[in-house]
Amino acid sequence: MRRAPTILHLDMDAFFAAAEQAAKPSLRGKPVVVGGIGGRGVVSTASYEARVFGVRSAMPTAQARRLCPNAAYLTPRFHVYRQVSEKVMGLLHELSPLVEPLSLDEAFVDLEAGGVADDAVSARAVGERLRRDILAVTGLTGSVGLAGAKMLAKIASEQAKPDGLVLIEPGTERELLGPMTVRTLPGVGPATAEALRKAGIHTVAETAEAGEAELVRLLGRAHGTGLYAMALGRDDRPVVAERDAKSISVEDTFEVDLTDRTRVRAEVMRLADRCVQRLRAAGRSGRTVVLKVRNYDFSTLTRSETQRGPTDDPAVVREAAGRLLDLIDTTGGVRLLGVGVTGLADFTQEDLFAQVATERAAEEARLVEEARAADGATGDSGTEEAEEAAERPRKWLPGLDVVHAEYGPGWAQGSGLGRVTVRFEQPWSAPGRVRTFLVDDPALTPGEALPLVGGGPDVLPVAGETVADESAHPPIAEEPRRPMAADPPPPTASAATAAEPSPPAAQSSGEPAIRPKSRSAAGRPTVSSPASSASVAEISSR
DNA sequence: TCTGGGGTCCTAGGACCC
DNA sequence: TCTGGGGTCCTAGGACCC
Repeated sequence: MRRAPTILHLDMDAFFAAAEQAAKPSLRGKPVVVGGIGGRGVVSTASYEARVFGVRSAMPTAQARRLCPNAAYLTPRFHVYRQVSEKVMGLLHELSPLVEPLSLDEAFVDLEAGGVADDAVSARAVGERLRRDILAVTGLTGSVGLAGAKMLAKIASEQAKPDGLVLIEPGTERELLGPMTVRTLPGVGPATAEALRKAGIHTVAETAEAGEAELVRLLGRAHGTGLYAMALGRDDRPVVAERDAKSISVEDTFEVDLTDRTRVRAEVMRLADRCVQRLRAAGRSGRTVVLKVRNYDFSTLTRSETQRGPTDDPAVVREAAGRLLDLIDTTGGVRLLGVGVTGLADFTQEDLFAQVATERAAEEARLVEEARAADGATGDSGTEEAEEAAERPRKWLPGLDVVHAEYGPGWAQGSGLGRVTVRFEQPWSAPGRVRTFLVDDPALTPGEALPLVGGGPDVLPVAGETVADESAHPPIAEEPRRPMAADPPPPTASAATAAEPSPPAAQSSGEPAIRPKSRSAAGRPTVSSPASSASVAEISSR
């Protein structure tokens, strides 16, 4: 606990939604919801206009649509948010070498370590200047909390929202925190709050009064002592820059529960490959492979297997995931599958079974491919994604950038019934018009995200592809009055069941050779689209 | 139309070792 | 030969965060 409020917490306001509003002039001042747009999606971020209707993060998107049917429902564009985030983090690094990012839109900064502030007056000045700089550089607003401890700085930024700054003067924290609900304290979620409520503890002051022993009894050693310290406003955790990831995982929720065991296996193999791609892109390898299965009833289980040494070999991860799947009964239907790797190391192992495993993986892939062909090849589980992508009809997910050969850059507002509506506007333009095209109109291609600020009419976006015969594909309609009906539901899994290939356990002996591995990223992981159906953006035309 | 995806940290039991 | 205690690793699950 410092005697000067030199720990800064920055939290961007409704970050994803605000970035979309900055990119799409027609959405400014309107309710915008960013998140999963499929049947099982949840809200990532709602704009403040949407929050008025009760829309919140983590809420099922279906529920949000009922509360706020006129909002724009957009799929996230993480590459855009990452670019903006890098600019913001750059500004923070100008203040101090000690910057601790918590997510794309949040970070702690140790102002004292940066030598930019050592009292309340200078800290406030730094915070206000930062907010101005962020707005100038990104076009977005962020809220700043300043205090003598991390926890308090975070609470302060929360109080400052939106577009504000709150400084907690050291010495005043207990008085300030006392009347607040325990949920204010970081680390107190629904379960902890309920346990405390049963003990008659509702506020921070009551938490402090309960005493450490009682809190430990209620919540366990670590949580109890931690919560007691927080309730007293004690928090000496340092700002820590650059923490190495401890696990890497990928998961997919399916639009329809998977029942066909062969399909389940094929999806696990895809996930294993995606996981390894991420692992390799990060220059890491890991020892423990984790398989995650969420059942039709939302019950979730994990199975893990630790290898003798760290690996980043796709065949090893595939085989481990396959063995773990063998341990699990999936007959009731599977809602989600995930594959992860933990026990990360900067070293990778030239392990002796890798070659054997590679051969076996090829065989497995062949079997899976066969099964999929027999299954009717529903389309999204392919290993030959590049080939399929070319043939697959385009899915114009709402919110994504497009370019039309004649009308220029815009974004997909929604699609269905073979049509896609596009709004033609740019971050610096006036709100644009909507036009409707056939989904396979060759004049329409995926576009690149435009910069939110610093761009302008003179900065011409690159379409990335040339389009033949511009005039041959006029829009088939303009400004439709009503959104179109939703896509048909995705095909259900086939009932066909193939005999399960059961790979022999790969076990052998021998000392693994260890070689150091470069941490430099080997390029971005390939983006593979999860099985989600396009749906209509319910945006009232204006 | 009920519940994403990517993480972190903690707990607890059993195996195993000294 | 009737019963210890501590430490570490592995596994599974759960709470929490954004």
